[in-house]
Amino acid sequence: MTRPSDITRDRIIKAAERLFAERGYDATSIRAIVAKARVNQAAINYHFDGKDGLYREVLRGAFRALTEQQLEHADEMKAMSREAALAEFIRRQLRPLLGRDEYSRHMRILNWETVRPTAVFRKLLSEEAAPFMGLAVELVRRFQPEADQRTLTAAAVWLVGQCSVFLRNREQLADPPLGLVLDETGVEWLAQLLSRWATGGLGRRV
Amino acid sequence: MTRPSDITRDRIIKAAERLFAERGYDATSIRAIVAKARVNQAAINYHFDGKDGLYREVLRGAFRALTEQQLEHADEMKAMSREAALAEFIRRQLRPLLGRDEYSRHMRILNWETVRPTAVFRKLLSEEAAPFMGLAVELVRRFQPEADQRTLTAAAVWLVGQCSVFLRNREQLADPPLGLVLDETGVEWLAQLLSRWATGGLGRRV
DNA sequence: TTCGAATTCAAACGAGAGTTTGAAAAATGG
DNA sequence: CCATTTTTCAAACTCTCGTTTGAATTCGAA
Repeated sequence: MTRPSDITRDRIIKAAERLFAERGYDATSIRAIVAKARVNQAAINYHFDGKDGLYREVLRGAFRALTEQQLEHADEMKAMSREAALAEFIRRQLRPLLGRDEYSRHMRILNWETVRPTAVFRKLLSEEAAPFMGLAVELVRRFQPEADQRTLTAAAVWLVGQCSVFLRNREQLADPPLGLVLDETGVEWLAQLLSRWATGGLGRRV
Repeated sequence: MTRPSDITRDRIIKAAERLFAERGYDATSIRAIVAKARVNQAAINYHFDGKDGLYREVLRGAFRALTEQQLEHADEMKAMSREAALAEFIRRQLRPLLGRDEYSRHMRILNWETVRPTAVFRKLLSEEAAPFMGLAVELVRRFQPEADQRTLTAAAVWLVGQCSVFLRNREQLADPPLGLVLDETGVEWLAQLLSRWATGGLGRRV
């Protein structure tokens, strides 16, 4: 394997993943991608059938990697107490605040999608989001075992929303007038805070 | 007043407000605005010095209207119990889910900004967000009177985040596999749910 | 080595964006 | 009513975008 053409393909994917994660789909131009990947502009159309096709590929990769990683830890979380499992879930959700690793980029790409969902994403979501959200639903079910499905779904979304607001607005939160800086220790502090609040909220029975 | 040229100006503002709220800044073209407003394309540059200037004006209007409306109710909320005030705050945050009125549009415009903040917005935010967030901070302070400023800020953001995730992802939540439809009764149900969870979370002392 | 297919490349294309232009029209104030 | 300013208008301009083109090059198997 690793034919020469695969190298080009790979360079494009890697560059595109970084740029899409950083700026989103619309604000990332093909010219920026090929400049970063150091390949010819037409290569994107040749290998991926256009910008959409490339994006679909990046999106699939991010989605697959994330669901795999989440499902890996599903078993571990089952063995923990519900409070510890919740704390771990929140910590993982906040992880993109910490670094620029692959995991963070994948989360960031999916975060962009919740802003202005592309047709590609909507399809992907309806097909493969079930196990992802299912994890969150199972988690909140341990706090509210008698709740109906609709309530559990809302609770799962609620849980994700508490975290994503900090992901999405990180830079603005750091500016005045709020001045909420989320560096490494700040993220850990926040994770514990959110865990406590979420536990408190779900802890009381309906 | 109401000089003829003000009519053009007003038509542009109204049309732009609707389109910006619906699609966001990038996806709204000048040609779409002038078509809806039934004015000449150059009018935007004449009256507002370009698309940016028009957007600044719309943003200012939305921001001012919202903060005024929120601050109007600040006194009422002070008279309520902390639980009732929290519930009312959440209900107001979720209100854009209900209709297409002016208030909903303003919220929607600011929501777009949390996605990809323009320079205009960052400045506006740093200048005028203080009273807005201050309201939320005061609200959570009633639950956690001994907490420090940093914790209160995080709590206020946390509170807003719980609501905005439902605003932002409304359409996707309604689709399979979640199927969480937020019609009029659904919003009321959700508001009560969120109130209960938020109260529970903040209720416990740090 | 050689020939056909796969891949790379520079250049140009067409569509859509925001902005500018300069003349025409309307409104304003003396 | 006239002179001047303000406002409107259609058209063109410039820039960037994603895509296409067709030749040149490289690759891979016979």
